[in-house]
Amino acid sequence: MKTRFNPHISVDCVVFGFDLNELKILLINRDSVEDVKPDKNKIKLPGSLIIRFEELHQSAHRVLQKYTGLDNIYLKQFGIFDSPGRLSDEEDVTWLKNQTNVEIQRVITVAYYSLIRLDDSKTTKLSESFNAKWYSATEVPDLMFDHNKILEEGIKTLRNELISQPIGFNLLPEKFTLNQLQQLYEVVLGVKMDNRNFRKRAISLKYIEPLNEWQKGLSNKPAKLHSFNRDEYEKFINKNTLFII
Amino acid sequence: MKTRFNPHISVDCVVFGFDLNELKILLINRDSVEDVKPDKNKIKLPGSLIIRFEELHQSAHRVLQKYTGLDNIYLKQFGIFDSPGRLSDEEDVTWLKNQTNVEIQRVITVAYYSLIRLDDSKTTKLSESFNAKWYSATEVPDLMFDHNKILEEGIKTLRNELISQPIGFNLLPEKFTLNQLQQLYEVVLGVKMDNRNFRKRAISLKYIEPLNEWQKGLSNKPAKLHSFNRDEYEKFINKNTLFII
DNA sequence: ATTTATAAACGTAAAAAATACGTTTATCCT
DNA sequence: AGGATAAACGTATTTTTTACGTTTATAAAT
Repeated sequence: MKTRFNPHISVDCVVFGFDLNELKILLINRDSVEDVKPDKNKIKLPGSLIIRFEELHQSAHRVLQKYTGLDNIYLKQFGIFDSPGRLSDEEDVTWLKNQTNVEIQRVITVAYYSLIRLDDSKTTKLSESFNAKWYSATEVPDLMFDHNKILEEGIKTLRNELISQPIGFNLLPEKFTLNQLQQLYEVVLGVKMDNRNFRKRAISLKYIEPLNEWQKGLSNKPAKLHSFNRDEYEKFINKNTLFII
Repeated sequence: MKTRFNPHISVDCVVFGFDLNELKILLINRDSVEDVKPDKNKIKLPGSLIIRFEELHQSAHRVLQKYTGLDNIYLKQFGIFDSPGRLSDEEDVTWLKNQTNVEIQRVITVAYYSLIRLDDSKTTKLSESFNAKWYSATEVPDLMFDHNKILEEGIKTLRNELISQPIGFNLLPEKFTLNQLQQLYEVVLGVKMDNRNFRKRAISLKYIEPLNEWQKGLSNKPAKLHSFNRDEYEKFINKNTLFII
């Protein structure tokens, strides 16, 4: 049984979306299979076995393209899940075999997280034929395989990297307000921050660039828009090595 | 040709040693093979194909045990090297086949770095039958496969984690002096630091615990010994979330 | 017993960054 | 004109970081 898949290695993606209010996670409803008992979890992370000779990051991009229709989105490898018993559920393995037409023994999965700014257009573009849906990050159901564990690690990684790397901008519109930026930090980290001090810090950072543009069409004072300047960030990070012994 | 090895996945270890003066790296001289041309690199990172149903971290520990005789040393996964062409050198692949008795197609390797405090006893315990030797981190020869790249990534990772996590203590004796600690940072990061300010910062950290013991047998003023207190570190890190937008 | 070599230990003033905290301002809608 | 809504702003205090030279403890040599 020889297919285009490499039956030993897969990728799974923890896809984060942010709609300026809430952190969301993309999950796939498993295509219904005859022998699925009604009480079984049928929901999983987007993922795939890798294709022979495909690089892992290509596999991950392929998966994202398949479910979201999106190219060029932020993707970062964050872990490997390799427990020999991770595909213990026989029925799930059967499902996987049927899906891929490959004899499954041990599968090691490489986990990626990805970041998507959700505006209305993207929220609706999800591939419905694959039952891809956004879930609130705070209300995640039981998932197949070890996907709850992968998701949990993904969230930990997101939080760690959000406070040490300029990745948050991938979850915001290109032009964002300082309060939107603060909201992102508060939602993802689950904390409250002092608005005046947050603004002060943000304004002091050259790589958060104020534009001569303001929000429009609101029924209240419109906020100034800002954008992330990567060149300035590079300068900044080369001068500042933060440091804990 | 069925062996105990899983021929699709390997581990490679970047093993760092610190002797209070210099950062060292453990490399293996490839066992001489008949058909190796004299100008060929025969040096590589310690590594191995994984054994069927072995967890990856077990594989890495097995490799370290094999070459250093050491158990219980700090090991951390830091990357995956998956380029389909990474085993391009035919001769090297032949060598690998001979070593493992496994037909080699595409091999993905999972990279670990590990930290070893070098005192005289450990420096001499290296498994000589496998030609394991310590090299200065600043004078690394050309290595097989993509091992120079893996090593380079390993050093980057070490530097990043040294300034954000309490891993340096794995490279120092259990009881160390503040100047030894400073030396570690200076050597690994390649920078000079102000001694008075370094001491002040170190002394202010509760998790760097001063002992009532001093160095002995020196011909100069003996330094106070300190040890790392993990419990205090956990308290510290739970209170202090350092933060860059 | 004194000197010498070596590395450890120490303190302070100035600058920069972080924190705590309430009021005013711009826009749209009625 | 008034009301609702969210944006924008400043200052005093505390904490942290930085820059910078001298004294002290030990063993070895004389």
